[in-house]
Amino acid sequence: MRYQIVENGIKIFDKTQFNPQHILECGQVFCFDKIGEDYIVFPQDKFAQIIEKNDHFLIKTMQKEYFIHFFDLETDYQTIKNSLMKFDIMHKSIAFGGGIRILNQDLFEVLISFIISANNNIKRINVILNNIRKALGKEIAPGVFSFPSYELLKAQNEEFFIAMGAGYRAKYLVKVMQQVTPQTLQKWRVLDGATLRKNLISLAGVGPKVADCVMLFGYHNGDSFPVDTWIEQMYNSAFGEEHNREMIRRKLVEMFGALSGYAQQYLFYFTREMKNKE
DNA sequence: TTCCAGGAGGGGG
DNA sequence: CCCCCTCATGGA
Repeated sequence: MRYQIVENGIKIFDKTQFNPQHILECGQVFCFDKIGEDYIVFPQDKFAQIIEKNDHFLIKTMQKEYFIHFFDLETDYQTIKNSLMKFDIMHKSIAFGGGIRILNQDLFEVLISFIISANNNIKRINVILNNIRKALGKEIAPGVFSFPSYELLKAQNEEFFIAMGAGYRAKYLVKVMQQVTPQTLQKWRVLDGATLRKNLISLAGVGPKVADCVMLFGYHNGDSFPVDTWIEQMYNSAFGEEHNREMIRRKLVEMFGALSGYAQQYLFYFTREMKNKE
């Protein structure tokens, strides 16, 4: 995709392939906020502000190379959308959220974030993660705190994560710090999908759905299809069936193949936004 | 008051 | 193996 590096950031001219609202609010990421008409994004200890101009978006940042990769700017999403448009079920979702891109997020941050996401709602997931950032992170912009280091998180006990609002997931967080390091997660990049998924599910607080989220949003594994309560409702209503989540996942991966994860994000965003507007 | 939110762990059959 | 229950928390 075409982008231009300028001295204060990155310019993107094709607004049909890049829409910060779609990208950030489609459920894949929690380290962002809307400030007036702009969005700010703060993965790990990085920071960017996204400003809409007349004929382009400006990603205002000092960490240009980081955010080129973060926003997956080298990938052509028009090709992906064209392939997915041959499925009728995708038409409305792509028309609605056509500016979605799958981010390249930090593995450890994604793992922790989605352990907290289990049986939770998005608003409160954000509250918990912001509590953790504020308690342990560094202030990287006025009022904005970085995601804490692994070492700092590992030093916390269950009471700390309960105080952050994590509830019964606090014990999972304490345990998973003992089970895996960011370095281990990096080494797992070379594994095949089945082995990687099995390894992730062996971690505390990680079941099939969270594993699929980590694989898609962290490892950028396109043939992962996270099936949550929204996708489950959408599927059973669209096809008039009552399948369990594992069956739904198999059928959707069979349908979309290597583009499963992309399809999932368009469908999830559309389904959830429609429901929220009622 | 009960139900639900980007589910997972654990026990019993 | 599958089925069922429980697990904090806060909003509707």
